[in-house]
Amino acid sequence: MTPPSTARHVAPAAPQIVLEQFLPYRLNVLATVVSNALAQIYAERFDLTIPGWRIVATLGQYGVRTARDIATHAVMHKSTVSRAVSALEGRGLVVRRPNRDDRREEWLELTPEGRRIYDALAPEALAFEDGLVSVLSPAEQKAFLALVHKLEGRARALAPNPLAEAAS
Amino acid sequence: MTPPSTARHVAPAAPQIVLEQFLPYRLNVLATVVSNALAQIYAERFDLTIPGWRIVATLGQYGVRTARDIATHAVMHKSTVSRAVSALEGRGLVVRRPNRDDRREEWLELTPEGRRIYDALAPEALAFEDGLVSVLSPAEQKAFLALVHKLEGRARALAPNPLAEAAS
DNA sequence: GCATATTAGTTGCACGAGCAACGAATTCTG
DNA sequence: CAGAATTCGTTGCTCGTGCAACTAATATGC
Repeated sequence: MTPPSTARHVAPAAPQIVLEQFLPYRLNVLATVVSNALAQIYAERFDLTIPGWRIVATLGQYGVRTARDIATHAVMHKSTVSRAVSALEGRGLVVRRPNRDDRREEWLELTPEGRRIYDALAPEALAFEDGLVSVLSPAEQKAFLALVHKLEGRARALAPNPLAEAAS
Repeated sequence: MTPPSTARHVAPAAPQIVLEQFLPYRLNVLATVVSNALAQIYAERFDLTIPGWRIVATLGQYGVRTARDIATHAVMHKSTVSRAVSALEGRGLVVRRPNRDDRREEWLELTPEGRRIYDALAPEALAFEDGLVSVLSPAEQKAFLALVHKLEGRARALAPNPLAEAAS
């Protein structure tokens, strides 16, 4: 587990990046672990993928949105959203309605069945979040969310990726 | 862009999850945007994948590690690390050395060429991080990192995923 | 000491997801 | 008003990545 003392190449005395403190690395690790833990709820018990879960959650909150709205909001590729919507539609959880004012896009909304799943899922997701942030004081929780928002705005400005260009 | 006023189904008056404040969602969005922005550096200019970049960064800091160490530390699947190591080895950036005390595992380290890439990459990655956190005060930066660590520890405890079980 | 269980790493398989090209609809421009 | 450019969404292609089964090596237990 420890490198041999006879190693000809040793770690530099002053590593240029300390991963334990390198924010992009830490954010990815944290997001991955949190995501995996949360997936236990929506994947195993409701058979939803990450994109599927995000679509259900977005429509659950907003009622009616377009695929583009969801993609922009959640920083997902439009093809990812397209396929996930098709899957949800096939399962009878989402319906499309044409927008007569702009027939390129479609309004998406949950079916009663989709709403039922959302209603069952939401309290559990919130309970999970509560359990997660319970290691922080209320003040810390509030501060953390504010800092996340600040960083997200900054990161979207730095990202040349079209996925990140539009605001939420 | 706004749902029609004649919609038969409207958003509930009190949505159960507010995605703008739902931490797992916000963390994933933030990590994705940051990751995409950082990838501009290591992907386009050094042709590294995310796993490849993580392996180079880990070996750059620690000198010698096993594939398992890297996978655990970065919450990556061992097959992901295995293939990324093979690719880096093929490009002459990483070498393997057998561990005579336990011949199941192998020590990994950067070649001089791999070290050159790390040395070129590290300052740019740190500059990117500086640009990212520049929207926070030094005190906020420190506080944010501490809260990330707290949450990561908690999330790893909540995650039943074997990838997240071991500590860093 | 030998059978069993565990661990490090690899690989076949399948699937999720990004890219790019496309069709359809709308908007911009001169 | 006509042609060019843009936008929404879909789909073929490719590839990264997780899962599970496997080999080889080591640790455990009777």
